[in-house]
Amino acid sequence: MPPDLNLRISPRTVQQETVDKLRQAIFSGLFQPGSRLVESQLCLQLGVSRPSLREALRSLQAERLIEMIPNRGPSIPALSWEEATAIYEVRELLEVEAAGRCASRIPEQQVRELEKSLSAFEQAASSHDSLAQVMTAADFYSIILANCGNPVLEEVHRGLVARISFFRGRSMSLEGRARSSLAEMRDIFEAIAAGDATAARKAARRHLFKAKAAAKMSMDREA
Amino acid sequence: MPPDLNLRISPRTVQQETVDKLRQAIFSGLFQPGSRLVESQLCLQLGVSRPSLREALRSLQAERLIEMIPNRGPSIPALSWEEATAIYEVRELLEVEAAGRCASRIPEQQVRELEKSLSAFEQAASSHDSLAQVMTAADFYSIILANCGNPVLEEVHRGLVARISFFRGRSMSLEGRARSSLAEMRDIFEAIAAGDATAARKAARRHLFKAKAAAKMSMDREA
DNA sequence: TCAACAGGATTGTCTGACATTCTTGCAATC
DNA sequence: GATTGCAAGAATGTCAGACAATCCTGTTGA
Repeated sequence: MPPDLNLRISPRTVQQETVDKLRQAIFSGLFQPGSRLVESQLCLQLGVSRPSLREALRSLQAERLIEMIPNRGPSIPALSWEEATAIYEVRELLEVEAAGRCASRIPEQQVRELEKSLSAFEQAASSHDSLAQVMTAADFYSIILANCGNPVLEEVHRGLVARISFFRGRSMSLEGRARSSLAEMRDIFEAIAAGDATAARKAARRHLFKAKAAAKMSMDREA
Repeated sequence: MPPDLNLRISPRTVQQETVDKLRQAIFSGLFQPGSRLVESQLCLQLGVSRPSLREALRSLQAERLIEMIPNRGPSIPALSWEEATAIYEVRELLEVEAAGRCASRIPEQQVRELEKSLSAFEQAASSHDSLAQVMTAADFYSIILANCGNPVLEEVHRGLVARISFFRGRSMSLEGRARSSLAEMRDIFEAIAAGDATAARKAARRHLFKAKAAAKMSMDREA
């Protein structure tokens, strides 16, 4: 028997469901940044008791998806551009490394998966559904991260991306951003498929640089 | 008035105290890796109610300092060497970057603080108090991370270091490790004080490489 | 020897309660 | 008119107690 085969079935608990539902709600932009979350309302909407809800909120707080100020309760953090920049910088560090590692170790079968997700993004890019664009782009990246050979790298990256999910929809809806994004992602894919780690790193860096610029542009326009 | 001056006083809540106490207990090695934490016992020991304790546990779970399996409750994760390696790798990525940035932007006053903490480590290294060694070494690094100009980098790094705190005491108590650690840290300090980012990165990389090797050695000996 | 089972221990979850703190609107004062 | 002070209402922080579902363990029976 494989030694570390984890067959434990995990019954889904109320708290897990609650965390997932809330996380999804945050990603989809249901709550405005800066808005406060009232516990009693959330209890009613989610159909859970206050202790269960509060446990879920603590989890999200530790993930930095919500803020909790004593005696003021939970709220959606309004990310400043400085904070977003800090996140983009660390994300670049991780993503570039992941792309490089991925290029030299990804199995053939996963390359095909990556190609499939690139096609999915291509299709989304030609539509005007910016939510679908964000989702498929996220899929593309999660395949790269899943094949970088370091689960911690993947996990930290996921946490960071979650925190800037608000920006991604914005910048993707900029005129022409989806198309140029597609070109950049195709470069990354080509490099990984060719097993060229150096090129993959370079392409990932360029992509992130442009994504950051697009995010800044969309933010400035907003303000 | 400075725009982002955060004057809000934060009353310490029971949940914060609980998280801090538990975190400290984990760091100091009070709980054996793999051991289970029984809620009712912790409630008695900490003097808090079960809902408050469970909120605190959820926070620690999200930080990966404890594991929670449904219907089995919380436990201290027993880190495998593979997981530890993954953490060390990401830590290297972050730490090297931080050292480089720090070298080119740290203010003079903080250089003196860094020097002070290096002296503190020197003193601890000449003793045989491995806990003091770990603490002072952590201080040294936290000054570097605090001056790298990226709070997210600092925050992610802190989370990772916390997860391998168990190893640090071990490896530091290896014969001669503290002394060679001191030499490596002095190299980092010299490079930062001289404002040489390239040298700082190289020194940080070398230090982490050796720390990882020491951790592996101490683990192998244990097993 | 091994499988089934019963009992206790532990967790997951809820209800209800109350003190403390924050918010907000209104009145009073300068 | 602007500011201060205050009081009511809302929301949070925290606790106690309860009960069902699940896990663990030792015993019984084949």
